Amino acid sequence: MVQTRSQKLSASLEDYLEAIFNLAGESNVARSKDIAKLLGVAKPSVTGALKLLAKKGLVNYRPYGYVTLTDSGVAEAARVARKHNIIKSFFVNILGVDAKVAQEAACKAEHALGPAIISRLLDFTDFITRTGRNGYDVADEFKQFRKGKRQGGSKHKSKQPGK
Amino acid sequence: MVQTRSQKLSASLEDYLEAIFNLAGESNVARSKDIAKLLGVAKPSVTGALKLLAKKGLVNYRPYGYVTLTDSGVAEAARVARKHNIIKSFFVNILGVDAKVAQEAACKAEHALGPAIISRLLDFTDFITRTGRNGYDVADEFKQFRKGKRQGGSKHKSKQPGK
DNA sequence: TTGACAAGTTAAGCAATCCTAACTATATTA
DNA sequence: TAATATAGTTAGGATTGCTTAACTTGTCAA
Repeated sequence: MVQTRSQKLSASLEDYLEAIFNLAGESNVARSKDIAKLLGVAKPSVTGALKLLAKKGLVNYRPYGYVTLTDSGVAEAARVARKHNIIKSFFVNILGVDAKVAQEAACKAEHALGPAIISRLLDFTDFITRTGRNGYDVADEFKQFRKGKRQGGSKHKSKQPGK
Repeated sequence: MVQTRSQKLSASLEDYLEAIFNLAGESNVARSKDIAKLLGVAKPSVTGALKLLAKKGLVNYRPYGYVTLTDSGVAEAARVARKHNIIKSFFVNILGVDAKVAQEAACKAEHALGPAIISRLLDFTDFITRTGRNGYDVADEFKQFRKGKRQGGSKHKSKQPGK
């Protein structure tokens, strides 16, 4: 009896689902070994998680077989991955955070931020990106602001060294 | 033997520490009952957490006594609270999120975001706030952008109804 | 075809965090 | 000052998520 949307997933199970989603790619199948490696856990942890996800109707699991996502598993994973990308994009494109740092932070933050925040974060990044193409690039101005700040300057608007 | 900075605190222990910090306020003391209420846990959970925090040298704990933070407890709690406020401020002042939603999201996100992100988030909120006072208010423009979007408009810059 | 190696599973257990029920200490008030 | 209500603790247990060690399965090359 494959129940199709039992409850909210735990952060951990969301991570497994997202990992399968990302590993599967075109081939549509993921291997236990790779999931373990990607998430930095031991193999038996993956087996356990797969059984839970299967019970929730999110993955097709057969012992010793390949792992694939069900339709609702894909939907759920895509939802998580979308959150991840929105957060990461904000970190990288607006805040100017290093891609690797942004990636890791997004992995954690994606479990903490609800729809209200995510929706606004997406719109905001979008908004800043658009206006950037129309002349006033907030992200770039912010970068200059940071740079000035690092050099002990306090004025930001002026380009000559402080004072 | 009060070890003064044993390790990274778990998200849960950070929550307890922050709760004590917020409850203590001027009086400097917090009561177990209030911690439990604030965090939505049962009283024995608080007792357990206090023992752990005491072992780490972060709170002064005596059975049936009042709870106070040690110096390093205050420092650590302030660090967590600062994160919280930076995140919340960004949500409220830049993204325009409802204060209550922002409060709850910040509670979760504060455990997920490291120093690199936090530092930039603080600077960014600061930057936007400053430039807002100098004429171009990004936060306000974004609010208009959202409003326009909600009404199905696609242009944002123009104030007349779409098309 | 078989045997060896890699992949996956099972079993057992540990740590963190929470809970309820029952008990003890403190403080208030009559 | 003694009874009682409130606060706090202890004991015991559930859940989640992870681990290692040992076992099973499957595949590929000799």
